Amino acid sequence: MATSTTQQSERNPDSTRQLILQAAFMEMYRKGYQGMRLDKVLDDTGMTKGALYHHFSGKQSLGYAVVEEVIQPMMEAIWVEPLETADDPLSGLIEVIETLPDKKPQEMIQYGCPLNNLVQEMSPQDEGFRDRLDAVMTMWHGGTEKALGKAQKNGLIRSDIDCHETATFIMAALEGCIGIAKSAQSIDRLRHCLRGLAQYLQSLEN
Amino acid sequence: MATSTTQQSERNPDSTRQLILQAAFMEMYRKGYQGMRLDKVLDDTGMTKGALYHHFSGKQSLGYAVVEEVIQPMMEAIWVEPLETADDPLSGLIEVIETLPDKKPQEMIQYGCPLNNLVQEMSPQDEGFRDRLDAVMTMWHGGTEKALGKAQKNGLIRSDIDCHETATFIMAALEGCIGIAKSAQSIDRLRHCLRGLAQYLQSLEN
DNA sequence: TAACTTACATACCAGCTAGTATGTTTGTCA
DNA sequence: TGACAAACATACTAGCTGGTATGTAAGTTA
Repeated sequence: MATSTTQQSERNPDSTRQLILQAAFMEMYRKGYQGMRLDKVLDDTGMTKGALYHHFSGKQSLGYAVVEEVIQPMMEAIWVEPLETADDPLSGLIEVIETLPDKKPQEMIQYGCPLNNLVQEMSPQDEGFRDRLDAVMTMWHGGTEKALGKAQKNGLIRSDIDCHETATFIMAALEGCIGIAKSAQSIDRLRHCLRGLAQYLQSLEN
Repeated sequence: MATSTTQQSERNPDSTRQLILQAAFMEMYRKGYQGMRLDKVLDDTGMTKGALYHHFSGKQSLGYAVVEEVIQPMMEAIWVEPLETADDPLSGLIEVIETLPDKKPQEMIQYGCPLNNLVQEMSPQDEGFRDRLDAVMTMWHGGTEKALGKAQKNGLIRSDIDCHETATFIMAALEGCIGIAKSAQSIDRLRHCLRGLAQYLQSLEN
C-alpha cells in the first residue's frame, strides 16, 4: 500500500545532502566561510553531525561543494543562460544587469554577491577554493565575452573594442556596484551605480 | 647622560600602540577581521596580552581603531590628496588609477584592497564597522566627486554627466578591478581591467 | 530472512581563542 | 624619595568549534 512508484521513504540521502548544502550556502553567504558554523547549519536543517559527516568529509569539503553545486549552477542560470538565449546580446546584457536588483533586492543589498564574497574571502586563503571559484568566474567571463562577440559580429558594437578585456571590465564593474551598494546598504546606491555601468555599455554601441 | 631632549626610554606607549595597530592591520588585511587572531598579532609584535588590553578594550575596538587610524589615513594619502593637488583633475584621476598597480603590486593582487575587503566582510555583520567604513567611503567619494566637478567646471569633461553618480561608479569599477585581479591572482588581469576603467574615464571627456 | 551496507543519531573530546585576574616594572610628580 | 599611576608581563579560564568514536535503525541484496 505504501510502496507506490513515487514512494517517500523515511530516509532520503539526496534531499538530506541538498538540505545541508542549501543551509551551508546561506550561512556562507551571510557570514562568510570562516564565519559559518557547522552547528548552525545543523540547527537550521534539523540534521545531526552524523548526517553531515556522512555526506561531507568536513567543513572544507562542504565549502567546496557549495561552490560547485550551488553557486556555479546559480550563476549559470542568472547570467550565462539568459545571455545565450537573448536575441540582441548587448541589450540582453543591459537587461540582465538592470533586472538584477529586482531579483532579491534586500539580500543583494545586505549581503552582496555570493560568488564575489567567497572570491574575496577565500581566494588568497585556500587554493581549493581559488580553483573552484576561478572556474565559475571563467564560465561567467566566457558567457559575457561570447555575447559581446556576437554583438560585435552583428555590428551592434564598435569593432575596435576588445571583447575579452571588456568582458573582464563588465564583470568587475558589476561586482563593484554590488559592493558599493552593500557598503552603503542602499538600493538607490545600487541603481545609481548600475546606471553608470549601463552608460558604459551604451558607449560601446556602434 | 641618557636623558637628552630626544630620549629613547624603555617604554613608549605611543609606538607600542602603533606597533599593535600596524600588525593588526596586516593580519586583518591578509585574513580578514574574523580570521585575525590576537595571539598572532602579539607574536608578530613581541607584545603581550597585557599590552594589547591596556591599549584596546578588545578585538572589536582594535578592529575599529584599525579602520580609523590606519585605513582612513591611508586612503586619504593614496587617493584624496593626490587628486586635490593635481592640476588637471581628470588626468590626475587616471594617473592615480594607473599607478596603483605599481605601489604594492604583489600584495594588491594577492589580498586586494584593505578597505573593500573589510567593507565586504564586516558591513553586514557589525554596525560599528559599517559606520566607520562608510565614513571612509564617503570621504573617498567626496574627493572623487570634487575632482570631477573641478574638471567639469574647467570644461574638461562633458557637462551632462552627473558627478555624484559618476564618482560612485568609478569607485565601484576600481574596487571591482582589484577584486577581479585577486580572483585570478594576476597582475595582467588588473592592468587589463584598469584599462577598461581608463577607457570609461576618457569617454567622459569633452 | 539473514547478512550487510547505507544513512544517519548521540555523546564526547582536544585545541583554539578571546578575555580576565593579578603581579611587576617603569616613569612621574609632589 | 616615596607614593602613585601608567605600562606592561604572566598565568589562567570559560566557551566555542571542528572533528571523532561509537551506536543504531532503515534499506538492500543474496
